Amino acid sequence: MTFAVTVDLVMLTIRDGALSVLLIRRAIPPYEGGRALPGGFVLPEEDLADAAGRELAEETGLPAEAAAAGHLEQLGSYGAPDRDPRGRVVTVAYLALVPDAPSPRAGSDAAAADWVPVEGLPPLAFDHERILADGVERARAKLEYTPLAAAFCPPEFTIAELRQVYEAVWATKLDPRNFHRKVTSTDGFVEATGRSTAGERGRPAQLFTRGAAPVLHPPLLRPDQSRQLPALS
Amino acid sequence: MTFAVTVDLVMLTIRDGALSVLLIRRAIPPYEGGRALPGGFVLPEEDLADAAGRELAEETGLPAEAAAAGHLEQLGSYGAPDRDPRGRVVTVAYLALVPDAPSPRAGSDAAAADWVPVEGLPPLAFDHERILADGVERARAKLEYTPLAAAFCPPEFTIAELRQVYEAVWATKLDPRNFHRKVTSTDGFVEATGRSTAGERGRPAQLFTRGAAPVLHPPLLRPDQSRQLPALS
DNA sequence: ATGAGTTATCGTCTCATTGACGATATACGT
DNA sequence: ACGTATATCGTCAATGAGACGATAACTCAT
Repeated sequence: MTFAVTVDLVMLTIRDGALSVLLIRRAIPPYEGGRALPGGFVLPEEDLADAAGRELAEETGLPAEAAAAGHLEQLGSYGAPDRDPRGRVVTVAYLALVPDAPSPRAGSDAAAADWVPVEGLPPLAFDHERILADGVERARAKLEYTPLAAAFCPPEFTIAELRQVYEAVWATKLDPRNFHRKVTSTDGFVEATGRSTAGERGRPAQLFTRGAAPVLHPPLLRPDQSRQLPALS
Repeated sequence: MTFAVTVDLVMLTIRDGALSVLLIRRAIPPYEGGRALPGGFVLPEEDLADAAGRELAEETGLPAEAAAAGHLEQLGSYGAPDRDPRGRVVTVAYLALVPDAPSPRAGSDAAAADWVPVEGLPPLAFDHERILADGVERARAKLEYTPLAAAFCPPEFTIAELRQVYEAVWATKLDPRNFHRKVTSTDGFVEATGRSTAGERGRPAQLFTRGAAPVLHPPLLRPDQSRQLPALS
């Protein structure tokens, strides 16, 4: 028994203060004209992570190394026998967190791609709604225990920008003062650059870069209201 | 391009106070005679999770519903082009946490299976060392944020048994008094049955069952010494 | 220039949680 | 009855989080 193997991407970014996902419009059946996650087949001599990186580079229009400036991790595999009417297809989903900078798309294929807020989504093709839901929950959980929120930010960012990432992903409000204390007092969360913003409203803010810590100790837990049940099995 | 798709199991249990994994001895090439994780091909009309559940039932010798008394979750997929010399094989790894009760195996195949402590492991076939390492780290992390430690215990257990699970998985010692306070004061972690142990050394202990909470709030964090870096991407 | 508005940053207070560890309870074996 | 072993409860100090006051350092309109 053999299977087709694809990679699908849950690409998340923050646009206009809303957590958004990149969706394409399918140009061919099945689900022609419907919305779907971007993805494609794994090449014969390609590792899964490489295939995901290649798709990410294609969608962002950036070279692979620039696309990796954000974050890319495996999310999970989906292989229900009937998930694709064309036959037995197993897809390995990857979660990508990208800064807003890359414009909606410098696409190559005919299919149009757009950033869509994850709240109030249209129906998606295949089992992509489930994959997306898993990806969003993974992102929400990861912000608690890792400094990955910075993956949504440009190379240098202010504490307020980082806070807005948390607020968008968790759909909640955080106290700017307590957030500032937490971020700056947690070792390896962010690194001060010495530079500051200028020309914006209010007092200039220090600029930071992403710190070296792979995990946060202690974690920055979501307020109870924004916490959800973890994905099933 | 088509692929063979397999599921591999990282089955963990606590034996003699040591976190242990079920390994088989391969009866056929490649890696003939070598140690490997149990696994097998996904059937033509089978979902991935069903395949994992089937393999788990086969290895434990228990019916599927009994095997699921522990915990089974998808760990990740591994698909490097050269990971299997026979050709292009993508494996979806699952992590299973099982109580010690099921004996080393009521196997059906010729291949022998044994529980082996995860410390001081023999070399494994394919990329199974990496898969196992990812599984162990997943289990360690999950004990922090979920009440899953109970999946290693029989249906009714004492706080001390639960503590020994943590101590085995994290390879650390925990203060019995603080652990008791934490477990009993965290809502939904465990439920008292009203029954107690009898006939053992020392004061009888209350028996508990697993609570309903899907996650622990706040988490039960590992002491710093036993914390590790999360798995790569 | 001056004051109002805006945002960043620092401090304070209180409460919850944790880690260290003493004290007590309730069994068993002799 | 007494020692030993384990379970369970309590106390205390340190730490971290949430609520919020106070100040600092800008921009902008007048």
